Amino acid sequence: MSDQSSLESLFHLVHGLKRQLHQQTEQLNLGITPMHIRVIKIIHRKKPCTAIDIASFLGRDKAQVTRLVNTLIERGFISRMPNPNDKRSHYLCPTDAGIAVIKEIIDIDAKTVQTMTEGLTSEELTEFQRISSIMANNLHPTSDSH
Amino acid sequence: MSDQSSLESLFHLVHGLKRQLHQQTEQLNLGITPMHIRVIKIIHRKKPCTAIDIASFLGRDKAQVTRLVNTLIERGFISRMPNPNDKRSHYLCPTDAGIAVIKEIIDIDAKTVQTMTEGLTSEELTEFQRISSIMANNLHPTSDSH
DNA sequence: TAACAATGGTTGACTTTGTCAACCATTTGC
DNA sequence: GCAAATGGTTGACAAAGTCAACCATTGTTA
Repeated sequence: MSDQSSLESLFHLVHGLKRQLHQQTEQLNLGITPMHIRVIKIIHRKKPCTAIDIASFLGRDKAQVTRLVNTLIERGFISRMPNPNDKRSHYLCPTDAGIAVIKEIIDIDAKTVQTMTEGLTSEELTEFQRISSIMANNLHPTSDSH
Repeated sequence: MSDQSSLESLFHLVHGLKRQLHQQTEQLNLGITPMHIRVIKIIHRKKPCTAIDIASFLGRDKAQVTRLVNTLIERGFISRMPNPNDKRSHYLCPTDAGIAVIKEIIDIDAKTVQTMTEGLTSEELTEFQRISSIMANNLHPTSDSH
């Protein structure tokens, strides 16, 4: 009685995953949404990081990114630094509070992956990663063509 | 320069997939959104189908389902039939117009899967499906526990 | 069988996510 | 030096999702 369509089953997986992460991160009582969390993680991983970097990584409108970044600044999790190469742009960096949050998020992520991948071998996992990155690339070629 | 986190790469895949489907279905000019399309597909596959069936399949609020169903009825793609077993409930059925739409959607889905899975063997695909259904189940156990 | 809990569904109010268009400031390319 | 492109902001809005209150019917059980 479960799935049927291969597309739907992928949607289900990701929906469940987002649910799980949301439930966990909500308990940190940070007053931010799942998208904010994704943005902090991106800022943490990519240094230096500008708003455009975030927008292009997420594949989303820069308007949305502006607003997500603004509330993260209001909440004191990140701050803006002048971008020495471009006066229109800023570098976004986690504050100390932000770094503390990131640690907790990484922990939650790890535990969620643990739960999700229970019973799977590391060979299966790398195979899964490999196939899904091929799929992602088929859908949204990442400039490695001509 | 692409991913980093295994979670993010899954999000990317599904985001790209949704994008692709949305782009294609938009060109049918049906005046409905991606979620409406998913609902029609569910109604098509599960007969008989009630609002609750849809809500539980999608894992979403019944309020949302009520509204999605309403606009599908307004647009003339589905209709309500009395549920002989329960006077509170209705069976939802595609109309002739709905059936025509479903055919086009199935076509788009197939082409999208084709694109997405290009260069992958059918063994890889079944393996991918197998692993992702294990993961989905780990996150959201489907009543097969105790 | 009357009372009560549970279920299917609807509505209102609201948050979150996402897009589009217009706009400003700066940078880049000719 | 000028036009086009780029980084970013703002306003307005559509789409997606949730919560709580509610109604009608169904199921349970004292």
